[in-house]
Amino acid sequence: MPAFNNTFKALSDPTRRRIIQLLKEKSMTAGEIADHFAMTKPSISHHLNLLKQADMIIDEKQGQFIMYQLNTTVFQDMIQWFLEITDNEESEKK
Amino acid sequence: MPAFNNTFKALSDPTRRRIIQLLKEKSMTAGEIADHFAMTKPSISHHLNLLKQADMIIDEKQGQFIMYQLNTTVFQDMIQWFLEITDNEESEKK
DNA sequence: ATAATATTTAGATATTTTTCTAAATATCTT
DNA sequence: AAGATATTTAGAAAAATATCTAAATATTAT
Repeated sequence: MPAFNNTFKALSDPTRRRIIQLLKEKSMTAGEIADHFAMTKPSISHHLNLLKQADMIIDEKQGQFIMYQLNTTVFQDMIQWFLEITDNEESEKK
Repeated sequence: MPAFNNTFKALSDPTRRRIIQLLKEKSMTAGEIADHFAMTKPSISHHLNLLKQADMIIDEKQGQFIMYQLNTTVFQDMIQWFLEITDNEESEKK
Protein backbone atom coordinates (compact mmCIF):
# COMPACT_ATOMS: atom_id res chain seq x y z
CA MET A 1 0.00 0.00 0.00
CA PRO A 2 1.83 3.03 -1.25
CA ALA A 3 1.33 5.98 1.03
CA PHE A 4 -0.54 8.91 -0.35
CA ASN A 5 2.42 11.05 0.51
CA ASN A 6 4.62 9.23 -2.01
CA THR A 7 2.14 10.02 -4.73
CA PHE A 8 2.14 13.73 -4.05
CA LYS A 9 5.90 13.74 -3.69
CA ALA A 10 6.25 11.94 -6.99
CA LEU A 11 4.09 14.53 -8.70
CA SER A 12 6.05 17.46 -7.31
CA ASP A 13 8.84 17.13 -9.84
CA PRO A 14 8.41 18.41 -13.43
CA THR A 15 10.54 15.68 -14.93
CA ARG A 16 8.37 13.03 -13.35
CA ARG A 17 5.22 14.73 -14.56
CA ARG A 18 6.62 14.77 -18.07
CA ILE A 19 7.41 11.07 -17.79
CA ILE A 20 3.78 10.48 -16.83
CA GLN A 21 2.65 12.47 -19.86
CA LEU A 22 4.92 10.43 -22.10
CA LEU A 23 3.67 7.14 -20.72
CA LYS A 24 0.13 8.34 -21.14
CA GLU A 25 0.72 8.17 -24.90
CA LYS A 26 2.37 4.76 -24.92
CA SER A 27 4.47 2.39 -22.87
CA MET A 28 8.20 2.81 -23.31
CA THR A 29 11.49 1.33 -22.24
CA ALA A 30 13.68 3.16 -19.75
CA GLY A 31 16.03 4.12 -22.57
CA GLU A 32 13.28 5.54 -24.74
CA ILE A 33 12.03 7.59 -21.86
CA ALA A 34 15.52 8.88 -21.10
CA ASP A 35 15.93 9.93 -24.75
CA HIS A 36 13.27 12.57 -24.17
CA PHE A 37 15.31 14.36 -21.55
CA ALA A 38 18.55 16.29 -21.34
CA MET A 39 19.54 14.30 -18.32
CA THR A 40 21.61 11.21 -17.69
CA LYS A 41 20.09 7.77 -17.61
CA PRO A 42 20.84 7.20 -13.95
CA SER A 43 18.88 10.34 -13.15
CA ILE A 44 15.90 9.16 -15.15
CA SER A 45 16.21 5.75 -13.57
CA HIS A 46 15.95 7.42 -10.19
CA HIS A 47 12.80 9.27 -11.21
CA LEU A 48 11.30 6.06 -12.56
CA ASN A 49 12.03 4.42 -9.26
CA LEU A 50 10.16 7.10 -7.33
CA LEU A 51 7.19 6.84 -9.68
CA LYS A 52 7.23 3.10 -9.17
CA GLN A 53 7.35 3.42 -5.40
CA ALA A 54 4.34 5.67 -5.67
CA ASP A 55 2.68 2.88 -7.62
CA MET A 56 2.12 5.22 -10.54
CA ILE A 57 3.97 3.11 -13.08
CA ILE A 58 4.49 -0.59 -13.62
CA ASP A 59 7.69 -2.10 -14.94
CA GLU A 60 8.06 -5.32 -16.84
CA LYS A 61 11.32 -6.82 -17.89
CA GLN A 62 11.48 -7.76 -21.57
CA GLY A 63 14.84 -9.30 -22.23
CA GLN A 64 17.47 -6.68 -21.67
CA PHE A 65 14.89 -3.91 -21.75
CA ILE A 66 12.54 -2.77 -19.06
CA MET A 67 9.19 -1.61 -20.29
CA TYR A 68 7.39 1.00 -18.27
CA GLN A 69 3.69 1.59 -18.34
CA LEU A 70 1.31 3.92 -16.53
CA ASN A 71 -0.83 2.59 -13.69
CA THR A 72 -3.91 4.75 -13.98
CA THR A 73 -5.69 3.44 -10.90
CA VAL A 74 -3.71 5.70 -8.58
CA PHE A 75 -4.78 8.71 -10.61
CA GLN A 76 -8.39 7.82 -10.00
CA ASP A 77 -7.71 7.93 -6.27
CA MET A 78 -6.06 11.30 -6.68
CA ILE A 79 -9.12 12.70 -8.41
CA GLN A 80 -11.16 11.50 -5.44
CA TRP A 81 -8.93 13.47 -3.10
CA PHE A 82 -9.39 16.62 -5.13
CA LEU A 83 -13.12 16.15 -5.45
CA GLU A 84 -13.43 15.92 -1.70
CA ILE A 85 -11.72 19.30 -1.41
CA THR A 86 -13.96 21.04 -3.89
CA ASP A 87 -17.24 19.34 -2.96
CA ASN A 88 -19.13 21.27 -0.34
CA GLU A 89 -20.25 18.88 2.37
CA GLU A 90 -21.63 15.66 0.91
CA SER A 91 -19.80 12.37 1.11
CA GLU A 92 -19.64 12.87 4.86
CA LYS A 93 -21.66 9.88 5.88
CA LYS A 94 -20.09 8.55 9.02
CA MET B 1 -0.66 33.29 -13.20
CA PRO B 2 0.71 30.83 -10.73
CA ALA B 3 2.74 28.15 -12.41
CA PHE B 4 1.37 24.67 -12.27
CA ASN B 5 4.60 23.61 -10.73
CA ASN B 6 3.92 25.66 -7.61
CA THR B 7 0.64 23.89 -7.12
CA PHE B 8 2.20 20.45 -7.22
CA LYS B 9 5.03 21.59 -5.00
CA ALA B 10 2.55 23.02 -2.53
CA LEU B 11 0.70 19.72 -2.38
CA SER B 12 3.83 17.68 -1.81
CA ASP B 13 4.03 18.54 1.87
CA PRO B 14 1.77 16.77 4.41
CA THR B 15 1.47 19.83 6.64
CA ARG B 16 0.19 21.89 3.74
CA ARG B 17 -2.28 19.20 2.77
CA ARG B 18 -3.59 19.17 6.32
CA ILE B 19 -3.95 22.95 6.19
CA ILE B 20 -6.03 22.54 3.05
CA GLN B 21 -8.20 19.97 4.78
CA LEU B 22 -8.70 22.33 7.71
CA LEU B 23 -9.64 25.24 5.49
CA LYS B 24 -12.03 23.02 3.62
CA GLU B 25 -14.14 22.91 6.79
CA LYS B 26 -14.01 26.62 7.49
CA SER B 27 -11.92 29.73 7.08
CA MET B 28 -9.47 30.38 9.88
CA THR B 29 -6.92 32.88 11.08
CA ALA B 30 -3.23 32.09 10.86
CA GLY B 31 -3.14 31.54 14.60
CA GLU B 32 -6.07 29.15 14.59
CA ILE B 33 -4.44 27.15 11.87
CA ALA B 34 -1.14 27.06 13.73
CA ASP B 35 -2.91 25.75 16.84
CA HIS B 36 -3.61 22.53 14.97
CA PHE B 37 0.04 21.74 14.55
CA ALA B 38 3.02 20.91 16.73
CA MET B 39 5.10 23.40 14.86
CA THR B 40 6.04 27.03 15.42
CA LYS B 41 4.00 29.85 13.98
CA PRO B 42 6.73 31.04 11.66
CA SER B 43 6.84 27.55 10.14
CA ILE B 44 3.11 27.56 9.56
CA SER B 45 3.36 31.08 8.19
CA HIS B 46 5.87 29.80 5.67
CA HIS B 47 3.56 27.00 4.60
CA LEU B 48 0.69 29.44 4.26
CA ASN B 49 2.87 31.59 2.09
CA LEU B 50 3.63 28.69 -0.25
CA LEU B 51 -0.04 27.83 -0.50
CA LYS B 52 -0.79 31.44 -1.28
CA GLN B 53 1.87 31.59 -3.97
CA ALA B 54 0.25 28.55 -5.49
CA ASP B 55 -3.01 30.48 -5.44
CA MET B 56 -4.61 27.76 -3.36
CA ILE B 57 -5.61 30.01 -0.49
CA ILE B 58 -6.70 33.63 -0.16
CA ASP B 59 -5.78 35.84 2.76
CA GLU B 60 -7.73 38.78 4.04
CA LYS B 61 -6.60 41.05 6.80
CA GLN B 62 -9.15 41.57 9.54
CA GLY B 63 -7.71 43.93 12.06
CA GLN B 64 -4.75 42.31 13.66
CA PHE B 65 -5.77 38.92 12.35
CA ILE B 66 -5.31 37.45 8.94
CA MET B 67 -8.11 35.22 7.79
CA TYR B 68 -7.27 32.45 5.38
CA GLN B 69 -9.71 30.77 3.08
CA LEU B 70 -9.50 28.09 0.46
CA ASN B 71 -9.51 29.03 -3.21
CA THR B 72 -11.19 26.05 -4.79
CA THR B 73 -10.79 27.11 -8.41
CA VAL B 74 -7.24 25.81 -8.59
CA PHE B 75 -8.39 22.41 -7.42
CA GLN B 76 -10.77 22.26 -10.36
CA ASP B 77 -7.81 22.78 -12.67
CA MET B 78 -5.95 20.04 -10.90
CA ILE B 79 -8.78 17.62 -11.43
CA GLN B 80 -8.62 18.46 -15.11
CA TRP B 81 -4.94 17.53 -15.18
CA PHE B 82 -5.66 14.18 -13.60
CA LEU B 83 -8.61 13.50 -15.86
CA GLU B 84 -6.43 14.03 -18.88
CA ILE B 85 -4.07 11.37 -17.59
CA THR B 86 -6.73 8.79 -17.03
CA ASP B 87 -8.90 9.55 -20.06
CA ASN B 88 -7.92 7.50 -23.06
CA GLU B 89 -7.61 9.76 -26.06
CA GLU B 90 -10.40 12.33 -26.20
CA SER B 91 -9.89 16.01 -25.46
CA GLU B 92 -7.12 16.04 -28.06
CA LYS B 93 -8.60 18.53 -30.41
CA LYS B 94 -5.73 20.56 -31.74
C1' DA C 1 33.93 -16.53 -23.36
C1' DT C 2 33.99 -11.74 -24.95
C1' DA C 3 31.94 -7.76 -26.39
C1' DA C 4 28.05 -4.77 -26.80
C1' DT C 5 23.80 -2.90 -25.11
C1' DA C 6 20.25 -1.63 -21.46
C1' DT C 7 19.52 -0.42 -17.08
C1' DT C 8 20.35 0.11 -12.26
C1' DT C 9 23.09 0.84 -7.96
C1' DA C 10 26.45 3.42 -5.22
C1' DG C 11 28.41 7.32 -3.70
C1' DA C 12 29.37 12.26 -4.01
C1' DT C 13 27.95 17.07 -4.54
C1' DA C 14 24.90 20.93 -5.13
C1' DT C 15 20.47 22.70 -4.49
C1' DT C 16 16.11 23.01 -2.35
C1' DT C 17 13.13 22.51 1.49
C1' DT C 18 11.72 22.40 6.24
C1' DT C 19 12.05 24.09 10.57
C1' DC C 20 13.83 26.81 14.24
C1' DT C 21 14.92 31.28 17.06
C1' DA C 22 15.06 36.15 17.16
C1' DA C 23 13.52 40.35 15.48
C1' DA C 24 10.28 43.35 12.91
C1' DT C 25 5.63 45.10 11.81
C1' DA C 26 0.94 46.01 12.59
C1' DT C 27 -3.15 46.37 15.37
C1' DC C 28 -5.74 46.83 19.57
C1' DT C 29 -6.30 48.20 24.48
C1' DT C 30 -5.42 50.90 28.34
C1' DA D 1 2.42 56.28 24.40
C1' DA D 2 3.16 51.65 26.31
C1' DG D 3 2.00 47.04 26.52
C1' DA D 4 -0.19 42.99 24.67
C1' DT D 5 -1.44 40.16 20.82
C1' DA D 6 -1.17 38.35 15.89
C1' DT D 7 1.53 37.53 12.27
C1' DT D 8 5.40 37.84 9.25
C1' DT D 9 10.35 38.42 7.89
C1' DA D 10 15.24 37.26 8.30
C1' DG D 11 18.75 34.27 8.82
C1' DA D 12 20.71 29.86 10.19
C1' DA D 13 20.93 24.78 10.60
C1' DA D 14 19.38 20.25 9.38
C1' DA D 15 17.23 17.18 6.30
C1' DA D 16 15.65 15.88 1.84
C1' DT D 17 16.11 15.92 -3.17
C1' DA D 18 18.09 16.04 -7.83
C1' DT D 19 21.80 15.16 -10.49
C1' DC D 20 26.25 13.58 -11.84
C1' DT D 21 30.17 9.99 -12.72
C1' DA D 22 31.76 5.43 -12.13
C1' DA D 23 30.84 0.79 -11.37
C1' DA D 24 27.78 -3.28 -11.20
C1' DT D 25 24.28 -6.43 -13.19
C1' DA D 26 21.82 -8.63 -16.74
C1' DT D 27 20.91 -9.88 -21.41
C1' DT D 28 21.99 -10.64 -26.21
C1' DA D 29 25.11 -11.45 -30.07
C1' DT D 30 29.47 -13.00 -31.96
